[in-house]
Amino acid sequence: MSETNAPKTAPAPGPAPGPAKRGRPPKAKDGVVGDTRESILDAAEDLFSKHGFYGVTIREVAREAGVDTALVHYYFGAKRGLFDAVFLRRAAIWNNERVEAINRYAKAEGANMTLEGLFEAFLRPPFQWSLKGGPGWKHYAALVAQTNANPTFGGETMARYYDPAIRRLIELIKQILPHAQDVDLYWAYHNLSGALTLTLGETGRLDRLSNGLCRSGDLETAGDYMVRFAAAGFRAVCGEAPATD
Amino acid sequence: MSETNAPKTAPAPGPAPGPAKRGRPPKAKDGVVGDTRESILDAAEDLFSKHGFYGVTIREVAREAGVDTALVHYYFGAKRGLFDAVFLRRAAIWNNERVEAINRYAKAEGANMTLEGLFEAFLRPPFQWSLKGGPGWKHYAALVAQTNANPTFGGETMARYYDPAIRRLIELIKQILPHAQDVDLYWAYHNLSGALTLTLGETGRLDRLSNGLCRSGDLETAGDYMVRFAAAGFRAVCGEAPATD
DNA sequence: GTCTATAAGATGATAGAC
DNA sequence: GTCTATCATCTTATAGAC
Repeated sequence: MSETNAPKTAPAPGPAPGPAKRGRPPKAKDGVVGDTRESILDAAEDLFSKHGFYGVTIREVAREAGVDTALVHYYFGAKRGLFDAVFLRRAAIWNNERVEAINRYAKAEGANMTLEGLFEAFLRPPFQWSLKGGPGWKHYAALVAQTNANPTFGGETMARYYDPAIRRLIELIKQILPHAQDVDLYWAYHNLSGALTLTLGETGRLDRLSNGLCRSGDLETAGDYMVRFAAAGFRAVCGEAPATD
Repeated sequence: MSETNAPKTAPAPGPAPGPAKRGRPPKAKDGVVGDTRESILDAAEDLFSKHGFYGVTIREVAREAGVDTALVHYYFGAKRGLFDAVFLRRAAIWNNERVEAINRYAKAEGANMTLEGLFEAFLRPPFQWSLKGGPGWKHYAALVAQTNANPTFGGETMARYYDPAIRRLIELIKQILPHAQDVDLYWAYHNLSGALTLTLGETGRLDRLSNGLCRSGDLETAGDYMVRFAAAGFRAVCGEAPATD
């Protein structure tokens, strides 16, 4: 699929049309159309994804957004409120789309579902958003990746918004692998989750390790490999009786 | 292996005997024997692994180490110097052990090497250190995990110290999968690396997702699953001609 | 909604006594 | 090696004018 533009299972995601906003859109810095509020979120999203919560100051956010620091507090209260707002802004659409994609796939294929097809449906939306949703989505993907890897931060938030989609995925995997045990499925998913997280971060380490042979930003290819790798991994781990316990 | 105490391929790692220190060991806070320098590193390692570089202040490090803030600067200069010192302290032993483990395995098995055996040798040392090397090693494992997931931090350092071991691993995989192409191997490793990183972080997300069925801290089990998952994944991805390019 | 001004405190780092 | 004292700066956050 690396060379094709249209995803097979997920509808081509692009920049969201956005929910109909009420009232007049206030002017932004460069004459760019957009809420002040949104431009603050954009700036914060960018910076948080690169330096983490503590590595970003309100002043930096305000400067990058082209607004006054007081405005950041006006809209979001304390710094943590800003972070949460950034995190939540795209969480619903991100996960709704994944759930819809796998449900659509399950409905279309029924008993003919394959792990490859299911993972394709589940993984492609975030990759497509990161690739074609504009810089904000790429920053957001990196932020999710970093938050997922962090022990203290966003634990509850991640679970609240992201776990339901994962639970639905595991339900559908059970239909494909009826004899799989829950422990095996969760541990297998854990392996997939790590791969997904590292990929969305686009840290560039793979580029260096492979001497440029692979590019972290090539999410199409990353997705192709991940689908096949994970499908085989799930089969190996959930196939027969577990080795432990 | 979850129930056995002795690792199969790696020598049982425990708290390092430590290189012979010259001079008298200065007293520490609670009468505990240990360098002031080391106790600063221990405190910093703990805090950095939980809150990241910017989330930790020199004052907090000094307080947890039971020393004065000025001493932190005396030993490590700027804050970044402290972070690097923490990171480097265990990097060599960590990677040397992995390389020795896979080399030993290759020498013992020769043409009979399996992916499972090789990954077992490669993955078990860090898991064993994290489990039985004392709290410092657990903190360090989490720090490595977090650093690996971070785009801006420790990129060069990670590559400098950790890539050689990975390159050696890939060399040996090539002996098992002679027809595998480099691109495939690197992307496959990327999937394994993500799983490893997420596991070492012990974020607790899996616990919540699985309603307590799986525990993040159960690195024995995590390793068992990872070995099988990754071996199958590599075979699937490196088996025949790649689907892309 | 947006700005100025500023409070109130924390931060990294250093100089210098002992 | 270890401590006290301190600097210069940056931090989040708010009050209040417009």
